Amino acid sequence: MPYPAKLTAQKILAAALGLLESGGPNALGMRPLADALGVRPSSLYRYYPEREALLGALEAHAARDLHAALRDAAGGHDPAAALTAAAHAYLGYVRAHPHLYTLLLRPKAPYTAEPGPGKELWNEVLALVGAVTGNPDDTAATVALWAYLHGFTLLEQSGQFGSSGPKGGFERGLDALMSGFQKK
Amino acid sequence: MPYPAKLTAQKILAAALGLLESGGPNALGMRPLADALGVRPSSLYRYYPEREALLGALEAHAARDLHAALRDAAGGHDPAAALTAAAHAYLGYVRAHPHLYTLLLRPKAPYTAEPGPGKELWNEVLALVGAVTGNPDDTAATVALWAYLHGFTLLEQSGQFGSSGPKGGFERGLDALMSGFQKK
DNA sequence: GTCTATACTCTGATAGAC
DNA sequence: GTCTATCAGAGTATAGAC
Repeated sequence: MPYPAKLTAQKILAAALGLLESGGPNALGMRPLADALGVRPSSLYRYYPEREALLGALEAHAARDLHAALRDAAGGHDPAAALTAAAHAYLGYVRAHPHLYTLLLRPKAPYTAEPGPGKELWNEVLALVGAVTGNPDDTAATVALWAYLHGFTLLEQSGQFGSSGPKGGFERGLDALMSGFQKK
Repeated sequence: MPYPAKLTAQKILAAALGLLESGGPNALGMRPLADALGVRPSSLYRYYPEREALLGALEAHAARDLHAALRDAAGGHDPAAALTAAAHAYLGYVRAHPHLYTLLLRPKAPYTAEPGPGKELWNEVLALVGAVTGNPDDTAATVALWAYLHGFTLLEQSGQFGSSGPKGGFERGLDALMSGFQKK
């Protein structure tokens, strides 16, 4: 009978994405996921040997997605405008997909040195920053910019700014970093 | 018989801190905590009605601790040097207490607008930044600096920099932000 | 008042029947 | 390939011993 199979790695991934985006990470359990697919929880383990594997697949999806968003935003502009546009696209992506983003940047074991799904994402930002600073492999400047974007989005999404909001803080810091990069 | 009582809110808090710092947030369960205190899990609920209350108390402790570290580092310097010293102290504190810091900045329900244990911490940074920019209530600049510090420490602790390390990225971004603040 | 005993519900995960 | 059955562990609640 099982042709085609009820389950597919992609079907599971799609259902998991739906649960994650709608109900947050707490709604993404193996049991709710199985219910959403009309299947028993243990059946999922044929495709993902543990919950972590599922999260890793979602993480890879998020990396590709964010990468595409940055690339699209930056395309066709001169270096400075491209970087600024990408920075705003980064902020917009996190606002649109807060749970996916949290998953992408969740704490990992340090010093693992494995490439990880975010490697191409990093290279994209590295190229954008390099075009502005004139150094094609400007790790320090890329780290600084990325840290700023990451921190701002996380502070915003965790409600640290309160009801008063960030009050132009994003532009203020972004301008400072950009001008610091250019004067080199 | 129970004079003095076996348990105290402070004893529980101290034991929880020990579990958190040694084994990470996953080791901080009500059962392991009870075991560490030689007590049954349900006994803890006389002092903290739920696990969240315990986490909140730890969060308040972390806020006071980090606040003190920044104040000590900044004391006795001129504005620019004080802010730089505080920024390095921030980085050092997170490296020393990664789990506590994660707890302090964990995502909260947005737009709650309640003061929260980090309020005095925020005011400290606001004052340090204000002394540099000349505007005593420079929310935008404070947001930018805080976002940078938060993002850098989180990226570092989540292993995103890999084995190559940040390569001077911290100083690079900090210098850019500082000079951006001063020229105002 | 303080702590113990017990139990209920939820989770991720595994073994083996069909 | 999916099922049933089951496990160990979590947080939490309540009743009662002392």
